[in-house]
Amino acid sequence: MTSSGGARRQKVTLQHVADAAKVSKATASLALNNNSRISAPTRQRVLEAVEALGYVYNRHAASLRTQRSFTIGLIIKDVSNPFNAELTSGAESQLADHDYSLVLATTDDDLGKQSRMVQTMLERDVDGMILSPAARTTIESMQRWMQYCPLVLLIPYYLELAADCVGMDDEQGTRRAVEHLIERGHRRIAFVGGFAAQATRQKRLESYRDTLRRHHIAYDPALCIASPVTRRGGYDAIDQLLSMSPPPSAAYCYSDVNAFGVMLGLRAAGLEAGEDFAVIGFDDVPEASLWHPSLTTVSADPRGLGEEAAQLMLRRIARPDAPMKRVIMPSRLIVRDSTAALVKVPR
Amino acid sequence: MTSSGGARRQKVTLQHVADAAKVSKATASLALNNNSRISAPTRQRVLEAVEALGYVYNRHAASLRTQRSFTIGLIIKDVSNPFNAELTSGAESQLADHDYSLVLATTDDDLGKQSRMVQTMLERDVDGMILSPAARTTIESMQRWMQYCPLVLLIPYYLELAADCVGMDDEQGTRRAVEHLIERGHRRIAFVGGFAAQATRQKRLESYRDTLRRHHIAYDPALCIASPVTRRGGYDAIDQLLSMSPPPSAAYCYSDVNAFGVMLGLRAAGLEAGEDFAVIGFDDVPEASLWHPSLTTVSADPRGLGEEAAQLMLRRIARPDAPMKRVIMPSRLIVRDSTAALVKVPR
DNA sequence: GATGACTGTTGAATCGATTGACTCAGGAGG
DNA sequence: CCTCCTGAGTCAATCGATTCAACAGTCATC
Repeated sequence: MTSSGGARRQKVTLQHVADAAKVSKATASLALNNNSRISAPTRQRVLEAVEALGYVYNRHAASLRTQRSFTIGLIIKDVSNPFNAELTSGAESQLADHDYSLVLATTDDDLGKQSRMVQTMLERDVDGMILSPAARTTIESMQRWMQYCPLVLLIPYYLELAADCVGMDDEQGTRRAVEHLIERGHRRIAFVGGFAAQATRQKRLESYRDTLRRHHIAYDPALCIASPVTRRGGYDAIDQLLSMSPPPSAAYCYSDVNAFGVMLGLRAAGLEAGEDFAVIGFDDVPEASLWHPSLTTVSADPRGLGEEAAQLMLRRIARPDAPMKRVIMPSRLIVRDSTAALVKVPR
Repeated sequence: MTSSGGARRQKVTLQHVADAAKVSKATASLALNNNSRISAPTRQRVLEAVEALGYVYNRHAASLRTQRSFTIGLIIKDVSNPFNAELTSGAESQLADHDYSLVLATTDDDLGKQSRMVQTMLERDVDGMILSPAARTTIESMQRWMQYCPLVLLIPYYLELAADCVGMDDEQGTRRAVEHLIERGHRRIAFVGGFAAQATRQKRLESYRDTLRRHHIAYDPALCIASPVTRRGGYDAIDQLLSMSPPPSAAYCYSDVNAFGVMLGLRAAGLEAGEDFAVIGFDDVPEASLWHPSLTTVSADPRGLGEEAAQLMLRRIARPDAPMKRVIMPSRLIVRDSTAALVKVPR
């Protein structure tokens, strides 16, 4: 029956510290900010008083005055997805290293929730927002937000917007993956996962079609299956694909999780990825190398993406008028066992 | 070469809104807070002015005055781990529903980093902290932090501390898992994953030993392998275990990720989980049911844990003197294929 | 001995919203 | 007619740190 609160401490302010150190509030403030106008002994006295009184700096008061909050908002669709979890982790650690805090908000890819979240970020006077925009977010709304604070986009395809952005090289990654399959003899190559409204998927789909065209392979829309970015999504898609005639002999997947689902679906159908059917993923999540067979995939380094986004933001804050920067993280094709065999029945 | 910043908007304050609505600042404030002293038409005028001017509420100013920030700190070891990612997701969405924001900080299980993170949380004047304490965190330090704001612990084993807490029922979950293996005929049962300093692991290990004892099975410390909570950790552990003579015939794993590693290691050694060796995990992450063979595991509902922690915090804020509450989330054993077969060579 | 330069410190205004005390007009009651 | 309410608003102090302008000393320079 104890109260969990415990006795709340009487608040200690800078004034108390100043009194204890026998200086003015102004001096105490300057001392804490390592201002060179304050002499060493005085600074020392102030620091001792801070220690003795258990003073806790109040950032709200400081922010009010300085108009800087040392806070960055991260607005993504969903943290539970491992890609985003890694990205968040990268951004957080990078920001923490520079004394910034991360306020996290998720939108569930919903425009209404997104605008509420942006609103609370602005109310908290964040120094910047790192945003993975929900599907159908308009350029105008983002432009509006940028009037309040800098924006770093986690997608590199809004070129009309003068915002810093980071993203994968979807085009090159896709081309390499599809060409790898073509070299292995595949001609009917499925594209699995993601939804049409996702700009990243659009880019990859475009590059997929383009690569096929270059190699004189007809594009068959029936081979492109939209699905949630989950194992289940991949599992259901392969089920559908295998019932076609002729079925594809390979699948390029929107993400590794989809690819895992495809592999599980193949096994359920008595086929083995890498032998009877080729599978490529995208992301190179840690388990890709541990699966059996190991998964050929396009490496995406989500943590690096998060770190890069944080760095862009820090740079923008330091130099608000620097030219806009767009970082495309190179993608590498990691060839493993899931695309090992040459196609069995070349057509 | 465009500057990414765009023209920063001239700040609109409550005073501007008041002027535009031809009322005083006080009235504008009361109107926005839906205070009943303000008449409907006046409130309406204020809201119109807000809209027209694009006014953004400044929470720092409000927090300074009201001593409430509507911010909760979440301090965990690492977001990239899927369990924590789910937990974070649950906490965030629950808090967002109540207009609280989540400030995220990670400690990498390092005491120094943890205390710096706590410090910035206090400086931000959070209304509460949800903490998964780093290994070796002292009761005294947590007690100190509780003088500044309420604390909810993500571990239910610090009973000396009058803090609300949530956690899994590790004891019951472990007992059920181990008994399930014993019923299947196993006698040499390994315990895989986690490190000795983790209080949760200590609890599970204790319960594992206790269950063995009750069933008159000797405890063999060589069967308990500490390892990182990763697939790799499980993979390496099983490698070591299989080289023993006699080797164990089953493994109870600290977490699903460890269990997946164990299964991959078994396959690499030419054994199949569920047939030649039994594997049980803990957490029931989404992929547990999709693996092949599907994984028997103790269901842990990390998202539910995060939601519960958030709710405890909201309750504590609403009623600071409520009696301390300890929530143990029930754990269920989900029996799947990885423990299907009876033991092959009963000893 | 007046002037200037420099160092170290301080007073007071300021950031933007909240809120207890107060005003004021109009109506009810005596 | 006077008092007392009540409802609708307003005044001004306040939260806690920052920072500009001012100031008192000290020392060197002309």
